[in-house]
Amino acid sequence: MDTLYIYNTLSRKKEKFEPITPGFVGIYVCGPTVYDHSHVGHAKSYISFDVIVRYLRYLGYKVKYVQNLTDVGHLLGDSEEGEDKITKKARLEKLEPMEVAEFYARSYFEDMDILGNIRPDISPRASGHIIEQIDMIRMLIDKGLAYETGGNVYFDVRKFPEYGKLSGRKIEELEAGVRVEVAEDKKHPADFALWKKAAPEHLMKWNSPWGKGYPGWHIECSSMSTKYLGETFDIHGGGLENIFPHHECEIAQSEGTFDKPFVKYWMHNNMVTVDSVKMGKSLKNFITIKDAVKRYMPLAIRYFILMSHYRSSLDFSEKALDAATTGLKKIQNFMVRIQDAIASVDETSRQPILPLEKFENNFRAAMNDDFNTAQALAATFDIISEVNKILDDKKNQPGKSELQQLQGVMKKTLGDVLGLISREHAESKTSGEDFDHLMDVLLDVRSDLRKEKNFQIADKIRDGLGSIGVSIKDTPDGASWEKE
RNA sequence: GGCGACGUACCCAAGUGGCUAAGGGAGAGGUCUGCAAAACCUUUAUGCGGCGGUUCGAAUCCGCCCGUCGCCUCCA
Repeated sequence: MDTLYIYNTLSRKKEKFEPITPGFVGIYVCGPTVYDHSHVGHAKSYISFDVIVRYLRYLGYKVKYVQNLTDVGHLLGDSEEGEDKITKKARLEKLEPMEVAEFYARSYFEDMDILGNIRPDISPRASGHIIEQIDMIRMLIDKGLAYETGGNVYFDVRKFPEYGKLSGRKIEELEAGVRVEVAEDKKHPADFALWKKAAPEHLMKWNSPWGKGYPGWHIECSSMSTKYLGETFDIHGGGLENIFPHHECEIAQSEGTFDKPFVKYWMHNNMVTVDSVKMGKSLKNFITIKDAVKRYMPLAIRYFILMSHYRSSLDFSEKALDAATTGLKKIQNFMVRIQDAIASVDETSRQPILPLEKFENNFRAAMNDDFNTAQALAATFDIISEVNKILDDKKNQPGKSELQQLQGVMKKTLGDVLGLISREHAESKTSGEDFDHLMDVLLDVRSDLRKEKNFQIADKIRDGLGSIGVSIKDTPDGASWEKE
């Protein structure tokens, strides 16, 4: 098995990846708060981790991928009495809070599906794990790491000396420059809520040993990740804005509860920017995935995101997406060309002439270096160029079996790992046998017309097909077609 | 104020001590072609924000400066 290196936020270094249990990987990624449609920024995060999971599977690991859905809502703004996000949305839309959460959870899955992400193995909802969260809070209180005061429960950061080890912050320094009004019932300004007392008008609330309330901002991830992956697991991922306070607090809660390391490798993706400023809800500079896919091919968005490293920020622009679209088409054209070549080449045992091994080595080397998808794509374009060159040179053609081998390699790397080959391009371009036969007849007629130099009618057929999304390419070996 | 990043060609973006600084897009010229598309060939950074330093050797390490951004409040 190859040696994989992963950048660990905890050590701020690339580390050799060695799972806790050989052959198995447990990974938890912070999922969305389902109160609005996802935007391109979310796409970067979830596509990055999707590819990470896919690559781990490609390497042969049995991966359990857990990603939560936050559907209990959390405080808005700095007021203690503030409505939570989901309740606010529910009021604005005149819906049950759970209806809002359900609607946007479905929207989220739709978006991820269309972008080609494989669904997590478990998508636990915070609302379905209130009991587990209460249990964990109770343990923290019993161990003296948390305290209850008037229906609120806070984590006592001074009881957890390692608080700050992920984000490099120090408890003493957190006091200075805090932008938020400090709740008066906290023992220390940096103490964070495990359980919040609900105001009477608060809609999402549950019974607990401390009265009616709702869980704090960070406890769901601690309890759900450890429930499904164990008290120590391999990888925890999320956006880098979650390093502090979210992940720092998760560590405090989990390690405080179980007295053992929480996570071996912390991974954080960088953000999508627009004119170099973070794409986000508050700035209103976001574009939803639903809007983006109306404009660009979903896989072009995926390709755009994979063109940069997951730890780099990526600037969103029309120009960049147009470039990505053209780049993706180059890949798709190539897959069609291989398919056509396989169909037309006779079976002969020829010497292998395609640089397959070199490509797979380069691809793996790139991915093994902290999932460098940009470099993996560069390796992909190298082989595309080389193979195109070989196919252009009619004197020395690869045999059928080698072409099939090439197709297999591309499906594994570009397809299974990067998720950039749509089903049509993976198998064949067909969308049904009837359609194929129809196209055969049509192209045969058009070929006759061209032989008779009746270009006017021939072009009319091509234009007509083009308008319904079928593009025709005339090659020396006959016409080839492709459905968008 | 504290913590942390980043600045590579017209655009996007890899590369973090040593062959001629990946790859994609765009532009220009060419091959092929009825045209179109695709593909191929040639071409576009003696230089990687600036100035010093370390080194036989730096885009890559160190220092200072300039610029941009993120986190410190829910946030992918």
